[in-house]
Amino acid sequence: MKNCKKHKSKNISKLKRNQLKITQVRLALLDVLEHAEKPLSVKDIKKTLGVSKADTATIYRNLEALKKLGVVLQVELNRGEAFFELADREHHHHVICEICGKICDVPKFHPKTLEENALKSSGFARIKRHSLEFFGICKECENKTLTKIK
Amino acid sequence: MKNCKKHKSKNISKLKRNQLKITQVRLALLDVLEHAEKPLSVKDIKKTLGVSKADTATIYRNLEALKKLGVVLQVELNRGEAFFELADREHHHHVICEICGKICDVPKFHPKTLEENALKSSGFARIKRHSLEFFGICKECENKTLTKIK
DNA sequence: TTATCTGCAAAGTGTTTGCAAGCGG
DNA sequence: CCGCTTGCAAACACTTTGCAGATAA
Repeated sequence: MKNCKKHKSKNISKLKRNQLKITQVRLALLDVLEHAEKPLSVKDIKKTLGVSKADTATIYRNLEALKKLGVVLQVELNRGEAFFELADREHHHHVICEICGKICDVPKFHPKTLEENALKSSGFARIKRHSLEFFGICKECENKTLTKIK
Repeated sequence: MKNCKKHKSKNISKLKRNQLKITQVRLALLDVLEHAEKPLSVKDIKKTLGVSKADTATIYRNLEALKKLGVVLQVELNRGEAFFELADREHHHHVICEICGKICDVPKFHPKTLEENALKSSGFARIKRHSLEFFGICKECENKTLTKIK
């Protein structure tokens, strides 16, 4: 419910623009992600798809494609499997229960006391730790990329 | 080189205190981690162990044990495998190159401009994104734990 | 000695890939 | 109709587990 129809059609246009076909599976996938309240694992997605079920391999392939288009984000939640959510949402973070795996959004990042903020917005009993990782391109790779003939 | 002998003996005492035996593998493992400049994967560890090589299963079992003691931290770096580092270091974060996987520490967390700080301290060409996840116990699980007979 | 630890092999889980048939544009 | 997509099965990579022999205390 977090994403309105506008986002949906925007994402579909993006597919078209990149010569990706509008298939049943892709529509269903976008639909599932659009109605998700939290990042979904591939298992979650399959469960939600239910009747209109798609093959695991197909789901992975499509998630990969959508990632490349910037439609989907992959979130690492420390539990051995990948989680996915739509990219067209305000940048936010998550709180994960170490026991049951419950996931809550932390809608807005308030830089003062990181964990305190997460605690309040999630309503968790306590926050034990957080992990903050940055991803980018190091100088060596940047240079290699620049000198590469394209 | 980041950890002095004091830390080493402290960690060994912790093993003893928890009735874990001081074995060849455990000493070697601590040694490897103590000399690491960045979080290590199990592959890294095996490579570094070299001659005094230990079985993969043993390494995993020991890392798990050391995690439970709070001697080792597991870091999720978005690359499908787990990375480990000693816990007795100042809390810090990492920057990972999306192309070559190079890992740099971000020694101190400066809350103002997250990525800017990471950029400076790592010397990367650019930071494209970061992920911040919180881990804790949700209220439901906290309650279940409290009511559990111990 | 004895409970813990280790190595080996086998199984588990999540993810990726090759290929022929199916479908969108 | 052509080429991208899909489903299926097999392959992969990382991690976990069972068990018998080895080892620390």
